[in-house]
Amino acid sequence: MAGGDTSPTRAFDRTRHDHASETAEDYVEAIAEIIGRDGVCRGAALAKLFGVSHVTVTKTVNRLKREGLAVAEPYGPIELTAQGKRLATASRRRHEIVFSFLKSLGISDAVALTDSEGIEHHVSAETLKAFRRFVEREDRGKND
Amino acid sequence: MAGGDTSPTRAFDRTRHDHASETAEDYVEAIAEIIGRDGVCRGAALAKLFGVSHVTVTKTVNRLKREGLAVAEPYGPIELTAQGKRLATASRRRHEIVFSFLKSLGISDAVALTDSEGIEHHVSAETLKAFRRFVEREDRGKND
DNA sequence: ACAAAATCTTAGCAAAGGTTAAACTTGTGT
DNA sequence: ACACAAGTTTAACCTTTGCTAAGATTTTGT
Ligand SMILES: [Mn+2]
Ligand SMILES: [Mn+2]
Ligand SMILES: [Mn+2]
Ligand SMILES: [Mn+2]
Repeated sequence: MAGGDTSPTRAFDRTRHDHASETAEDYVEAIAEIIGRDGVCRGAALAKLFGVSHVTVTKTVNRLKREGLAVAEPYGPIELTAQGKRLATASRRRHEIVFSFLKSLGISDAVALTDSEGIEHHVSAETLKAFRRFVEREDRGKND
Repeated sequence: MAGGDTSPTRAFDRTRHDHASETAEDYVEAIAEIIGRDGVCRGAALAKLFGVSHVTVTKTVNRLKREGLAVAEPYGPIELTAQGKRLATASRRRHEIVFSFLKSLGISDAVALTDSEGIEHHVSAETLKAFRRFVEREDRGKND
């Protein structure tokens, strides 16, 4: 086996795994958000949001289609499959918890926005639960 | 410009930037650690630690050399430049703070090890400071 | 000394995620 | 109708990070 259960090797493996899912998570989250806001999601809106070229978006969306997360007809708007919607919802929830957690710690809005965008993908279920409970406790404490 | 100061676009940009530095940070941290433990650092030790092939290590170390972080003669052990040592020290400190922070939150050793390996690269100076202060306060609280 | 083991390099391949340039489709306005 | 603008696709290329297979070097053991 490649290292024991709690070995550093396993940690690097998990981080690589997280990065492999990261783009898909950010894209489905963004697609759901744009559809909610604008009614439809065009590739150009994703390119603007992520700050990449529209060609990069086309290729990444093709990968999402291949993986069964998105559907789109040629030159048509991008939609999510049931699986894509589930991933989008889970990703958005996790992202919101990480953001709220950083805010509860006293981090500024701008930095919490930035840091949570990267951190969200590396937070395990155990850590997410701890974050959520911390936010809840802080919120309760602020009730006068 | 590509989005205002606190726009989501800027957050995605920062995350991509973090990922570009990530491998270098993990490698110099590992090289310093292995030298401290074994006296010298061979590529094979890095391959074992990261759980990748020795060929991947050779190529990544070549990039570190190109970037002025590491030096090594052909078939020789890997060493760090002054710049590499500085990056290693800064990375280790940041990593330790993130790990301790997760531990202070009540996360188990195994999960704190895993999650901190990915999270460390996305923690800004402001967030790192908040993490450090949280750990210090918790430590003080535990003194009976 | 020298065979075996360990380590390292090189060559060649793939996937992900970036780019620009050029062509194609679609919708809008007059 | 039809030109123009917006949006999309395709082609061709790059870097990083991974792999296997094959060969080169260095260290170790007898
Ligand atoms: Mn993200
Ligand atoms: Mn990451
Ligand atoms: Mn590290
Ligand atoms: Mn790391």
